[in-house]
Amino acid sequence: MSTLANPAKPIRALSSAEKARTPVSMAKTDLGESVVVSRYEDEIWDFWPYIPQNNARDSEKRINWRIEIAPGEFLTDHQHAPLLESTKDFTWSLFIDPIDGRQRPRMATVIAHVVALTPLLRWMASRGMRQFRDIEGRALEYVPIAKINQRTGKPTAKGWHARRLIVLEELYLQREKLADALPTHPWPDESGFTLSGERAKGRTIKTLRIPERTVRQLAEVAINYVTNLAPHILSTRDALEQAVANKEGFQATNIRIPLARELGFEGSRDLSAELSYLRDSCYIVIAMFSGIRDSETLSLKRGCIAHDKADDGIDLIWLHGTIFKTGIKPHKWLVPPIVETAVRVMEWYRQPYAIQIEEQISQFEQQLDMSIPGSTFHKRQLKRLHTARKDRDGLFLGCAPCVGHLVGVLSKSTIHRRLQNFCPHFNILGDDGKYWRLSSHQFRRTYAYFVASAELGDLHYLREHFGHWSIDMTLLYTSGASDAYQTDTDLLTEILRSKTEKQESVLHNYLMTDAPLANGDIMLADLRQTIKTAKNKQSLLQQISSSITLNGTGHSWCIGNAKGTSCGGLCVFEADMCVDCAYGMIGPEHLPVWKEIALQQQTALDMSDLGLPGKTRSQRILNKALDVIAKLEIPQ
DNA sequence: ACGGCTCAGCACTTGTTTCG
DNA sequence: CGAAACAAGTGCTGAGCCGT
Repeated sequence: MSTLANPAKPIRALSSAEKARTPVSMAKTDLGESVVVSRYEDEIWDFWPYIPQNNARDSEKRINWRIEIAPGEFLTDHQHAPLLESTKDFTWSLFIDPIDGRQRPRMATVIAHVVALTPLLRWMASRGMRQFRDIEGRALEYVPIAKINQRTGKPTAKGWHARRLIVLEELYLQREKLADALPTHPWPDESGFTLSGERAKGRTIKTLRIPERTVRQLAEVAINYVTNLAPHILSTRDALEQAVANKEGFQATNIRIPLARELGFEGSRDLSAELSYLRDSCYIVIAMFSGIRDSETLSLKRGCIAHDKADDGIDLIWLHGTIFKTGIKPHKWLVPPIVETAVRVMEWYRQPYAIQIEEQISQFEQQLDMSIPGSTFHKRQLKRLHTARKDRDGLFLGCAPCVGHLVGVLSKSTIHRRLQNFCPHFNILGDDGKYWRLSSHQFRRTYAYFVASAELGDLHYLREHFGHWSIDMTLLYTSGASDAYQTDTDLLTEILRSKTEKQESVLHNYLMTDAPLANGDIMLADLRQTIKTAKNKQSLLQQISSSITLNGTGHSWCIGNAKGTSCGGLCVFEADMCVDCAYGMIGPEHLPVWKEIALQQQTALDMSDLGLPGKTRSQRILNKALDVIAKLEIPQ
């Protein structure tokens, strides 16, 4: 990766000519030579060499200084030259000479600062201010302006007001490093946060968890594509491709369409739509059953699946990838077999694109050889070469129709749009009866919830896919990997959080209501009473919840195992043990299970060939089950 | 062989989660 | 808790595929 020379002189000490030629971003060629990508004087500061994320687009990796600061007027216009220079100075200073006490920001953050600064520039233009120092004494006028969303005229989203105001404070903090800045604090007795009235407290997680019913529908569709439809769709694609090789125009069309119809599709268009849904399904399966983030999914490469044997001989499947949050680190995730299937399908899916991208790479290499270093063409092809090389092993390859058919890893906005379209197309609904609005991060939360459910033993759906975690994988995760790949401990934290939440809600039902109990009433009676009279019920509930560990057996909740007391977990196999156990709780949610148990034992008893010991056992279990059912069915 | 349509990127903005 | 990083959303564009 490229490095920037740390200038010996601070920005304000540079002459205009010196400053103009200063590189702000650089890249390396194959020969190891550094090539300047952007200079201070450029209209666009392109930071592509510094932002590795595959899921970000080029446009998110650069600053375009041609900001429209008034209708028809741009920051790059001649009359705004001083303001442009001040803005560039400030922006560049944030990176090259960070605010005292702060770490050097990532380039993406620097770009975000410019975004937050834009409304200020517009306001300044509208007031005829040409320099930041003109703001002095008038900063408070800007406060209400900064609260308004420029596009809609409505108040800005939470956090943005503060973010826009904080930029002014930073203009003050950097004052000694800049020729033009805020000489005095914009609001001496306040901070951007207090001014905006947006305290950072009380943050809650907003990303929705996909409801169970919706997950089931989604999983059904996606798994069907990945396991059943994939071979047909992909082999048809390949067959068509082969049949039209070396043919063009209508000749190709005349072959393609009848063949597609012959193979069970409505036409060529239908086939490509199905191909896209197949790709969406792979994305969904991978995200849903591995819990990885969007940026991580899109950075997956071919061959990212590895097998491994646990000590007890269980086959483990690892998904290898990269985590970008706070630096680029190789990571691995434990995944169920369906994820491997989806990766294999994508490896097939990407093959034609892989061939194309290799062709593009050699084309770029040739063009680079023949062009003049430093020319715009040379720069552009250098960038395309770097990008293509980075993407050449990518799993989620696609093709951009409007940029010269460049092949590369799909962007997050494409994935996002495709996900939004997925539920309506397959008629997948949320609990409110409307189409579920799917987005990429929901999968992470949903995954954590389902894994927690699997661990608590009350997972109803998709058990075989989430259950792979239940064999106490926590140990495997934390005891660490021996290879270069780290495990994703954040995901583990997420799962634990989900588990705690679930446990709390289970206890909530037991303690806050008078739901009938078949067992556990003695243990809970006191607690129920305490809770009823407690002032702060919620915090008491949390306190109780954090002091015990629930284990789901399917037919009861067991709080005994963790303490090494009671049955030691045998109740998982011998349901009737829980009925009298001091550490068991049996409530309304277990009623169907107990009915099933009763039915089974009755059937067993009806069979004549059951020996006496067997009969005794069945009778014992049946009696207890009937007892449980009777208690749970008492009208409240 | 031509008009409609689709799909993915671009540009810009807002929103959310996690790090130190 | 503030800063940083990551994610989502939307109008627009246009190349070129698709199918009559």
